Amino acid sequence: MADQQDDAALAAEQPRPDRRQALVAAAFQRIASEGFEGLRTRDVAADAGVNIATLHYYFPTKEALIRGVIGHAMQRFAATIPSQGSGLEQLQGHLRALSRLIKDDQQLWAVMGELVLRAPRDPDLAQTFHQSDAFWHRTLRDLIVRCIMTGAANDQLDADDAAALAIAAIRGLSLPTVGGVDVGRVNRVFRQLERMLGLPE
Amino acid sequence: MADQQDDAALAAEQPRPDRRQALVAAAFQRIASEGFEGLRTRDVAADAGVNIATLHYYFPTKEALIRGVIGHAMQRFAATIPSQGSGLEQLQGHLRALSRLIKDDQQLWAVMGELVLRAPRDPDLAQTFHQSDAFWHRTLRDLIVRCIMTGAANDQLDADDAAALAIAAIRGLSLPTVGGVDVGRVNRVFRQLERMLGLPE
Amino acid sequence: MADQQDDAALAAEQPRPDRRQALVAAAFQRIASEGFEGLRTRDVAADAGVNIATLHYYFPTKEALIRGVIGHAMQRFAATIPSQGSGLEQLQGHLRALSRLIKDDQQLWAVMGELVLRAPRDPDLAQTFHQSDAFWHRTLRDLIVRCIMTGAANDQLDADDAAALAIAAIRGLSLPTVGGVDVGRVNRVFRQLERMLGLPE
Amino acid sequence: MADQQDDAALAAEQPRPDRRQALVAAAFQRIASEGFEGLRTRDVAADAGVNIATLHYYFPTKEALIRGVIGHAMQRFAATIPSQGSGLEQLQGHLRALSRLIKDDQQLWAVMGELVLRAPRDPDLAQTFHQSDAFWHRTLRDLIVRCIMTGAANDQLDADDAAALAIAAIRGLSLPTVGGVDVGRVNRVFRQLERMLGLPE
DNA sequence: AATGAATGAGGGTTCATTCAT
DNA sequence: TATGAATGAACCCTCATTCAT
Repeated sequence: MADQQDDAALAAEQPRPDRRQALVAAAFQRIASEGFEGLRTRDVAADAGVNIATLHYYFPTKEALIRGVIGHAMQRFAATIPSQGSGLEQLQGHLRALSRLIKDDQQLWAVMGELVLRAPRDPDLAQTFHQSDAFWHRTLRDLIVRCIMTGAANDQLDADDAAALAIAAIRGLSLPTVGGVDVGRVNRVFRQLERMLGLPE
Repeated sequence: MADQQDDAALAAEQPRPDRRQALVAAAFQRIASEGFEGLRTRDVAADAGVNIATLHYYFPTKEALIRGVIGHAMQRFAATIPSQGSGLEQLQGHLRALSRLIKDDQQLWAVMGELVLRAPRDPDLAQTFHQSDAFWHRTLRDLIVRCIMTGAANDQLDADDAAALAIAAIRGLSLPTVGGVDVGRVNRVFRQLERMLGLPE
Repeated sequence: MADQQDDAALAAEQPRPDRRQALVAAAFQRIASEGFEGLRTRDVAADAGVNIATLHYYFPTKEALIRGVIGHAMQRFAATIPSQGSGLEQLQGHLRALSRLIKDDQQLWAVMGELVLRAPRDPDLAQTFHQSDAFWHRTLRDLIVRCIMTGAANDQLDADDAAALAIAAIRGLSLPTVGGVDVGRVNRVFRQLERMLGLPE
Repeated sequence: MADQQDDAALAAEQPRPDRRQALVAAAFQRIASEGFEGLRTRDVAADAGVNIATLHYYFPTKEALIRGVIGHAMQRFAATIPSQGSGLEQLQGHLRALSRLIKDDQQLWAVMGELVLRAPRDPDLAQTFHQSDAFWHRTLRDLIVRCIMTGAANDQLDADDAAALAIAAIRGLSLPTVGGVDVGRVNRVFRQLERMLGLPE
């Protein structure tokens, strides 16, 4: 019932089927493929290979399960922001990590899209997004400023405006698309973004 | 509930109160505020002031009603693409129309967001978006090319890449946000977009 | 949806199967035989010959259905208090009506018992019982006083005490018993009650 | 949840904390406050401070637990019937013990009420009540007869009828009421009962 | 053209009970 | 002796849809 991260860490390789995590993963995939509109606790339980009552043993309500999914998604996203290296390295690292994530992990973006749409109706989630967005904007802007100061970026830029455009573009790219990501389009956008920032190739 | 004879008598000459349109409008607003997740045919019927059975008289299924909403939304969106004037005028006109639309008509964007997320699970809708996107991309690219050729835009640009970035950014901006649109952010993004394109202020 | 008494009155002999009433009747019988503990909306719907969703069409919640049953039971009980005739006639009439009701309509008493037990957990019901009890006590006491004044009852009685005892005894008799009412016991109690009051046989 | 080794060590010599009794006591109180309708084994286990599985170790089924409660309640009730002294002393003693019990131990009466209502659906319980009632009636009748014979009671009485009325009245009084027992009412009823029997004050 | 009444197929949640430890 | 985990069977309620009128 308490923090199972520790247990998992101690026990190394899947000591027992961690139901909690399995349920969150199943819900995550269901949301990615069917949306919140199509999220059924019975399906999640079935996907995780447990009885529906077991789901409620770990998550008292559907809402609680959704909270679990939100935490999971946010955590994955936060991992794309690097924290070491020069400004240029960090900026390029961040953009490339995002580019790869968009191409590799469509499920994550599908879920993030669903979360964004849900936010206006979910105060907690709205708060989470608000903070996460503000932090992302500040981080990006500061990286751009550092690049400008070291001559690694176009010194005509307004760092705030550029950060806003980059974030909007990445948000737009991350929206789920039919038949898989259009890799060409993703590359185009990131290429144009780097060019706009004046980063070295 | 009462006196419908009278109403009918009075309205005899009128072109008939278009229930269809009223129902689509009601569904549109419901989707904007509650999302597809919270769309209930009964609510739509109630908002339109008709019995639930009447809704099914005009739209045999919930899906049919949703088709109606999709058509309505797409039509409103298409109206932002201008078709007359010089390349620069059209490009600036388009961008400004979008900027205004995002700030003025949040409902439309909320619905568009819901539609985008729905597309992967709705082949028809996916097709619609695919065509609309391709058309939008071509239009934007051609306008940029014309601006470059008339010296009104930065001649270093790859028109395809720039169009892709612009579209992605607008898509990203259009996602619904909590507590209303952040006007400053929208302005920042469009300003940076115009600057990137090298358009005169 | 509005008052159906009028409709029924106008249409005389069961013009159409009054679902509302049928559902209340079915719930009443279920409570009588299974208690609140065993009251299942599905059973009630089945007994009334309708789908479970139809039950919820008439009574939005189980609680609403229970309110309907309470109203029904209270109404039946109130009918035992006569309102015309001399004090002695009314008092004897009341006691005999109760005696007959206890012997004839065990279901009513089973339901009343369930309601009494439910009252401490249902403020509305508690209020209803409180008023009904106070009214019953006053009515009975006044009847006894009138009988004493006309020489029809034992003039040594404290009317309040006698009314309290009568009510308690009737309450006790009304508790459901196994294998049908013990008619001998009921007769004994009413006989002793009349004797105590000093009423002529 | 922790340190049960220690507790066990400390309690080694003790006659063992009787879980059985604790569980019955907890169930008794739950039934008194929530009724059978609201009786949940999990709540009982929680109140007794044990795991739900532990409850089932002592009582294989909910029914078994309920049997335990029935035994407990019946035992408490039987204790009000005195067995020594003159007829008058015993009769008065019994009535006064009941009067006090009703006023002091509302929980017992709440549970008895629930049991009475349950009896028609529980053959065992019905049998128990049947025997208990018959015994009570005989005891009371015999006491009344002895009082009449010693001149301590009204010699016009039919002892059987009087006993039946007394039992019915006490049953009626014992039904749970809202906002606590109405002491005035209880006193009134017992006073009138003694007066009817012609007992000396 | 419009509606009140009715329904089948679930949807989330609860609960007594079981079982490996 | 005691428990955390797991479950099957229900339970109340919802919702898109249908049909007689």
